[in-house]
Amino acid sequence: MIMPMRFQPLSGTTYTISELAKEFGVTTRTIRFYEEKGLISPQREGQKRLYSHADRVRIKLILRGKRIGMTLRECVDFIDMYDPEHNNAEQLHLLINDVKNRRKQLLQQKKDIDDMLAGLDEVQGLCEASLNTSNQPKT
Amino acid sequence: MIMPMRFQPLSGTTYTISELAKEFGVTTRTIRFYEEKGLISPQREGQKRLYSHADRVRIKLILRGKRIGMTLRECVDFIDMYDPEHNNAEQLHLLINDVKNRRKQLLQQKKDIDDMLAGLDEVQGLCEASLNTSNQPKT
DNA sequence: CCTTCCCTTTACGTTAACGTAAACTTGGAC
DNA sequence: GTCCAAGTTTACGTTAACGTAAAGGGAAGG
Repeated sequence: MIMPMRFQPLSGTTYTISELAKEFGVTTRTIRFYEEKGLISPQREGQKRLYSHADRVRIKLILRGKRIGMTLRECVDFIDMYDPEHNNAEQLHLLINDVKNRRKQLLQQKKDIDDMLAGLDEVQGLCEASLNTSNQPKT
Repeated sequence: MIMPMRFQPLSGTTYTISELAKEFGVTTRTIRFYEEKGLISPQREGQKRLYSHADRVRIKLILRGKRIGMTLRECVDFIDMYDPEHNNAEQLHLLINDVKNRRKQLLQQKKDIDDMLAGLDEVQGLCEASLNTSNQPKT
C-alpha cells in the first residue's frame, strides 16, 4: 500500500480542485461552476487548475454567504467590497451606502434568527416537560 | 372620491389576498403559490380566498424563514415543530433532535452574520479614513 | 347595460445553482 | 505497455420559486 505521492508542482501553497471540494464539502462541479460564473480564476498547470490561498479564501467567503441565503451574485458583490476599486469620493460614498444597506439587512436576519432560536427553546421546553410528565417516576 | 366600501363578510378578522400581499410586499401569485404547495389553506367565501389571523401568521413565518435562506420545505418543517403532532415519546425525541440540529445551524448562521458585520465595519472605516485624508481640511 | 376592480384558474416561461452523463487526456503504478 | 485515478470540456437535465399571460366570474358604481 503505497501512498500515491502527488507531484508537488511549485510549493505547498496550491490546492487541487478535489482537495478544496473535499475540504468544503462540495463537488468539483460546484467549484468549476463558480469559475464559470467568474467568481474565481485559478491558475493552470497545463490543463489542470491550481488554486491559491486567495482562491481558497474566496470560495470560503462564497460558501459563507450562501449559508445565510445570499445568491452567488450577492456573494461576489459582498466580496468585492473589500477590493479597492473605489478611487474617487463618489465611489466611496456609494460603497458606504451599500455597506449600510447590507448591514441593515444582516441585522434583520440576525433578529430573525434570534426569534427562531427563542421559538426553538420554547418547543424544546414543552417537549421535555411532556416527556417528564408522561414518564413520571413513582414516589 | 368615495371610498370603495368593502363588504365586510363576517367580521374584521379576515384578510383578502391583496391585503396580505400588500402588507408583506409580495405578489398575490406568491401567496397562491404557497397555498398550492400546501403551506396555507385559507377559507373560501364562494370562490374568493379569506385569510384568518392564523394564515397571516403562517405567511409571516414563511417569509421570515426565507429571509435567512430557508427553502419553503424547511419553513414548513420549522413551523410544524410548533404543532403538537407528537404523541409518543419517540416522536418527542425525534423532535428534540430536530430542534437541536436546527439550533446548531442557526447559531452557525448567526456567527456568519457577525463575521460579515465585522467585515463591513472594517470596510466602512477604511472608506471614511480615505475620505478624510483626501478631503484634508487646511489648518 | 357597460365599465371597473378584484378575484379566479390554467398553463407555459424563467432564473439560479448546480447534477449528471459522455467522451477525452494525462501522469504515475504495476 | 497497460491500467487507473483524477483531471478536462461540452452539453443536456433538474428543482425551486415564482413571473407572466390568457381567459373569465362577480359585484359595485354610474
